[in-house]
Amino acid sequence: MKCAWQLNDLNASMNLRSVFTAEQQRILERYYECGMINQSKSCFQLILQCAQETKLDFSVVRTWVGNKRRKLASKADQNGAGAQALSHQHVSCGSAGALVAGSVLTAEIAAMRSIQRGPPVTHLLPPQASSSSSSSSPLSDVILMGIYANCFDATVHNRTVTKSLPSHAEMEPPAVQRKSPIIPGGSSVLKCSQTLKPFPSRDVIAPSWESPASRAELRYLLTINSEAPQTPGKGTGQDRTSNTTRQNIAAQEQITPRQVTSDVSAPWLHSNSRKRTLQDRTQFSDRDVYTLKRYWDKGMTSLGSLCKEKISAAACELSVDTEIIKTWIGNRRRKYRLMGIEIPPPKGGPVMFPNHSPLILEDERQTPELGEASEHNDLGSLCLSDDGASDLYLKENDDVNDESDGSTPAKHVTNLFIVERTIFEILWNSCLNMNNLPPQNEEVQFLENELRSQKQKFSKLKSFTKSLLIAVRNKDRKKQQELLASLPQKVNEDWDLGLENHRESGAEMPTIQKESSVSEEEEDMDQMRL
DNA sequence: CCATCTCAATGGGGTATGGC
DNA sequence: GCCATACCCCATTGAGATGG
Repeated sequence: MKCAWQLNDLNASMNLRSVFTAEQQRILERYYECGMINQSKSCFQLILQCAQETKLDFSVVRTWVGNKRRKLASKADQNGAGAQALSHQHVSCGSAGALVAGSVLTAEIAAMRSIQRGPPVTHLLPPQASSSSSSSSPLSDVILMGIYANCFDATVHNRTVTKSLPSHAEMEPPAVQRKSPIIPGGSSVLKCSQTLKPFPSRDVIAPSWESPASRAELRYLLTINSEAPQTPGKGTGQDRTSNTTRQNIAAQEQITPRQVTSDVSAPWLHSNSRKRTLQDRTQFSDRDVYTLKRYWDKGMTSLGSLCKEKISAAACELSVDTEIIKTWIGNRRRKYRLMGIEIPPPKGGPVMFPNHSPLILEDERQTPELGEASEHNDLGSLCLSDDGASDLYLKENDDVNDESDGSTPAKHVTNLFIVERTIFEILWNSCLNMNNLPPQNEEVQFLENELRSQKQKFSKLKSFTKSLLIAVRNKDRKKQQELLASLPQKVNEDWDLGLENHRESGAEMPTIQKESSVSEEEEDMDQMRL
């Protein structure tokens, strides 16, 4: 493989594209013809296998698939064939698959089905999975049966297993000996699933071991199998499954395979909908989101290679696929744009946290979302909480922000005010929430710790801001400099960074101005004190 | 029960960039 | 210059949550 970013990782920047060898191209084409025709989860396994075979990165293969689709679509448009080109892929694949289905369904699969599943039209899929009307093909049953059976058996599987995409070998049903690669021939389960589907796109149920959320559910299944029965209520935050999903799974737990009957008519053969199984959707816990936001604040704001390390680290920390992280970033970017908040520039290199455990919030440690509050963009991150109050507050302060240069001390003072007020809101909301929660679970402890930390930081910031305001009002530059020198470490760093950026841009060391806005802020401050 | 909202997931368009 | 790759942006879908 000729990947520039691999040859020169240090200089890795955007758009260092791969150049596929003829062999890689051939393999890619082959996989495309065999069903790797979209970027959805339904093709994850194929993409993964293709990536393994071509020794390319998963995302590279995935991107190639997307571009390939576009290329074919544009060609089809030019030929006036419309969507026939793409559908031809489907149909040809599907019809061929239908023709070979009988032969592909090998004796070993049939044997596995009969051994593991009993009646041929029953399966172990969760009811919600079959609700998509797409998961009920007998073939899917074979696949999923194997997965679930394997998972129930895999006592060593836990959260750590999911840190990377599990290879198909790991999840392989013992009864099936898949040959790799499966595309050129051989009787693999995957080939069955792909070739049998006339529309192997959105509506096709993916081999579920590829879905991160499915893996989360599998983890849960493992948990409830290996441990004493748990109430499927509020989780510890380790799982990415929603309560509802857990309940569904728990309910499914009680359903024997014979109780769920699949739809023999296989509606996915006709459906063109994009309906997915419930477990497709990743559910981030509060702690996961908190972690993601920390990475975001550290510059994980781009999907490109610049943030590759951070994305990988975040994926590793949360035990999800990097694609999930990328999707989260993409959606967050969109959210920022919709709200008119400037997206922080991406920062390369690995992310460094003083302490990786979100449960331990030390005094010196930067407050989540606040640590880089003096950076112009992190303000948005800070205020982009999911509650409307903070967002509203951000809008209210737009005017103030617009008046500032972006790197002047006045801007920083403004930011500090906003930070202060937001902290106050957080504290207030936390207090409100705390009063309603029994102090017995992990999340409450987490909130307590965070509250304590926020209180301390709030107190420090408050006194600092007050002193700084006085100095600004008195135009006491010496005092200002003293105060800036005594800034808390993290804030100080950001301050220096801001000044440094300012110097780099050729600007002179700014003096604090904007007294009018400052006095307005002081009034706000007074109001807040009241 | 229904309407509404949030957000993960997905595909497609536009385009910058690098290799040939 | 052309083409392939990579990235960003956007619209859309649909599951789940929530409120009336």
